[in-house]
Amino acid sequence: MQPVYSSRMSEFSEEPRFTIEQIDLLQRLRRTGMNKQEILHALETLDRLDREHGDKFGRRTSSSSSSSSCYGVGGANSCTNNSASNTTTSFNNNNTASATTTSSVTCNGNNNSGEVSAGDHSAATTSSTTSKISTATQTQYGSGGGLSPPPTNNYNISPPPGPPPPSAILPSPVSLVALSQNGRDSLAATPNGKLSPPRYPVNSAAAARAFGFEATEEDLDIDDKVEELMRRDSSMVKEEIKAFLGNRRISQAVVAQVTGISQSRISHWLLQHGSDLSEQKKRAFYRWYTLEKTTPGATLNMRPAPLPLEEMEWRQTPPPINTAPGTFRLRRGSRFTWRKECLAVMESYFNDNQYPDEAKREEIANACNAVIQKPGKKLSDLERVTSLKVYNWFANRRKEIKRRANIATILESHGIDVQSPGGHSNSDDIDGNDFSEQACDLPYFDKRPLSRPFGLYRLEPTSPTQDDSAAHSEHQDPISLAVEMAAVNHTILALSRTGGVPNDIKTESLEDE
Amino acid sequence: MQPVYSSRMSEFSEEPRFTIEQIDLLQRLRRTGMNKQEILHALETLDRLDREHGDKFGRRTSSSSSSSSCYGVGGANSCTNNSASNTTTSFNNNNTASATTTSSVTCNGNNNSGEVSAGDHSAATTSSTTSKISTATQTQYGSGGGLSPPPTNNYNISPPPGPPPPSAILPSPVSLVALSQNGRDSLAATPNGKLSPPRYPVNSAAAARAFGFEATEEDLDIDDKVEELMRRDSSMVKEEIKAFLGNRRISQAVVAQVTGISQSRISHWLLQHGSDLSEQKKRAFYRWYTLEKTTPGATLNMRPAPLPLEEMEWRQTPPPINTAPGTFRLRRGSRFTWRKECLAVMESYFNDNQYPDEAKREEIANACNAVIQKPGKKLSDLERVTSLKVYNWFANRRKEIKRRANIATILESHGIDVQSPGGHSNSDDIDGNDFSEQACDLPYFDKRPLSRPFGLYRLEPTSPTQDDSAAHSEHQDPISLAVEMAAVNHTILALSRTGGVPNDIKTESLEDE
DNA sequence: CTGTTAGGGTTAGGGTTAG
DNA sequence: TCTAACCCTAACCCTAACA
Repeated sequence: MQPVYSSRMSEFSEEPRFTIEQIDLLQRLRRTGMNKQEILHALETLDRLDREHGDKFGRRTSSSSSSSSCYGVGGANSCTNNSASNTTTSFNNNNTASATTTSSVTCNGNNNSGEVSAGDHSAATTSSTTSKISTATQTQYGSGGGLSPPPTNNYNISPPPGPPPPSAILPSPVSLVALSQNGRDSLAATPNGKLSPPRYPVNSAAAARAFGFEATEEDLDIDDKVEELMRRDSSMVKEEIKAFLGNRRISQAVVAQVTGISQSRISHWLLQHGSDLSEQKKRAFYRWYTLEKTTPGATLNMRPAPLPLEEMEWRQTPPPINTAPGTFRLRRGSRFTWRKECLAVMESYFNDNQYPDEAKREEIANACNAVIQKPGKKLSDLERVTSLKVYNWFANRRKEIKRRANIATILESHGIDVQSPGGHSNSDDIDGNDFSEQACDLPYFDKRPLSRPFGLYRLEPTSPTQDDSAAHSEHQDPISLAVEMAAVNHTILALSRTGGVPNDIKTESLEDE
Repeated sequence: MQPVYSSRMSEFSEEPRFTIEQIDLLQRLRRTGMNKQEILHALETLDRLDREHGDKFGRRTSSSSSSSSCYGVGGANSCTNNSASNTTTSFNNNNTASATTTSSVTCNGNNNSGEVSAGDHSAATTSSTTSKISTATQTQYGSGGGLSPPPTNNYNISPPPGPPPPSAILPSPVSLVALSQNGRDSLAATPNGKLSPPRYPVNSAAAARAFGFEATEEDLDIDDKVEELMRRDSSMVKEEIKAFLGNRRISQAVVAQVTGISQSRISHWLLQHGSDLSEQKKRAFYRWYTLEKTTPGATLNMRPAPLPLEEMEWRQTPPPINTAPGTFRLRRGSRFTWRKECLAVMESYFNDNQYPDEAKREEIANACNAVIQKPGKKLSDLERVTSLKVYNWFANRRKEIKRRANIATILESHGIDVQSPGGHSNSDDIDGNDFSEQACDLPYFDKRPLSRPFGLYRLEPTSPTQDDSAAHSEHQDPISLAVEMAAVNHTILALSRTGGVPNDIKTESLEDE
């Protein structure tokens, strides 16, 4: 060691402080062989591009770019003066954050714009505007087309037709079909939880249609069969149908669409919960069932009365995302990521109420947008927080919390002590419901990165740091709870890993034994 | 094609070509919220450090650093002064801060020279003297001397706010953290952000630097602590550190950067897999740990000697790795590696559909197994391709392609043509969304230049050619084609890798070679 | 009933860990 | 260094419960 370091020697400059990650990135950059000029140049270019193209890429960059933006660009270097730099500092940001946190964030202000902008593509954009009304949630999708069926499908593109792949060789090519039948069971094999994909999107549309057509003459038969079903014991039939739906992985929603009976009603009926269906509806249901059973893809063509054509079209064009380009809402595009500022806002709302209604969600969304909104530019569709996003976040958050709590319970029952040091609180009751409030606030315990083994270290309550007093947090000891949970997570994780649970813990138990 | 860049630097318009990796790093940097000035400043600092301390960092780089030095480069340099400004950032802690200094980055001298050399980066030619020595460890960051309390950090790098958040003010480092965060995060909350999502939140920077050497008086303490750690049971310490990293969400990559130890090495060591670290490295690591632990957040000092062994045992308990069942849980044993033949098969399926369902994956796995199966023996669990492996491969592949496509898009929009012959650009939809389903068939060129995102170029089967390597292919033909392609890809890949000069690659033809 | 939505599942994008 | 394997979690699907 070189003693000298002279410590502080001049401490080198001072430097603005950078985070480790930043330094890491810089080092990596340098290792690629770029020199300062090049880096600078590249940065300018990127900034420029952001400006020019509305940062598609920059996605979340926002801040950054902005700051830098330097207009000067051209010559490059803008930098020279740092003045800029100072400025940077100034930026607002923070405030926002803080403010928000506090509470109420009502915000309001701006957002409105949101909608407007949407205009562009918006079209489809589902979210936004529509939401106005309560509907928002998932349903909305439906809105688009009307049908829900397969929107999703876009995915599979791969048609049933032969496996194009050259490889063909496989001994058992066919399997596909077979599988479909069982749907997931067969797949069960999957080791990892993650993957099991099975839900079958209802059919491959194409295929279905293909043979689906001529139902004509068959009709007669169908009527007969329907009558027969009407005569049979209702509960038996229900069971049969439930099994059928299950095997074919046909969702009640689809059936609802086609038969004109609401999904809720179908659910109730199948579960024998409520009253029986009216003769008419029952007959319609049976008719659908009969048809679908004999002619697999039939359903799709069916369309009772409700919607007319659209479906067809839709269906035919699977790939094309029906929605406008702008809407990529479908899950396959780039993924939205919550900004910290927004999370802070949401967090506070969450602590207050885990179940915001549409109006509240809208409010929250606006609050978030206000926080992240940059003066000059407007938020891209991808960045804009919508009530749907808020809804999803709340839902996911609730689930996450619950999941963790369940795990803790399990561990505990196993005698694993998850406990928290601090002791108080034991999570106890977990279960469910809510422990809401506070629980959550926690900073959300971590996700444990650590991968591996070791597990539980118990961490002191302290960990979380300071406590923060600051934080809005709350009164109680949210933290301790968080700590506990974190410990639990680690434990579980370790357990599962070592223990070999196949994969994830996810829900389930892990028994270790 | 490659004109020379060298000389021309100015070309802004032209832009030197950057590799995708470089652009990617830059983007990530920007996302951390750094602006140009800051980046520049940081670069200079790093360079300076390299010179002063020998490049510790540079280590691996070999060449790269070269550039460094001086830079003045083109006008740019600017920086010089700014430091001051940046300083602002500093806040608190100060001690360090005071220093300030500006640093003018020294260097300089030659700027011009900079140019030249830079120009070609190529090689690092020069590599600058800097690195020369190797002194100690990581000092680098230390530079800052300071500490960065960084408020910034809080943000983890993230996005928005400016980097140097103004918040400054806070007296105690800790609190800082808290505040900024809003509390929540501090713990682990994790909001996530894209960037580093959860990952480490914070402070680290400070620490980083800090531990750099000059910690003045603290040094003593630190040294003592380090020595103590050296004396303690290694596995205990490892567990402690792992827990620490996990709680603070500090990634190994970051630690690697800072300590100069490769991430892989760190991983191995922490997991007790390989041999022990060299005395020097271990000391460096402990030093970092000690500093990070004490300085930064101070918040919670975790308990010094946390882990008891139980855990260890515990973890060991389930010794039985059930790997047995085959396949799953590979992570523990030796690592699976895709065979060329399999890659060829997968490639073709990938071109057809990037999102195979479980059934399809099973089919693919079977196809692969059929190809690699040797008559006499049967595949070991490790060799056998499973649907899970296929799943992972597809997922990783999609991500890789997307990443490259985004970058390519950027470049392209900028006019930088990344190449690709086909030319037509329609960049169009960029966004990513989906690359249109299958449309994309990108042949995958791997790493390299790939350009157009969604390209539509299909590669002919023909291309392949040469390669011999492919040879194996073999038995059947259906595949052979695929195999060949794969081989070609690999060849190219290898080629580019090795050969690849960082820079230039970019453009080039890819096509077939 | 009929529109909402809680909650249990999945898929897949973005990132990290470790062989 | 490269990359298989995994984590985390946004965004959906689906069933069922409510109001």
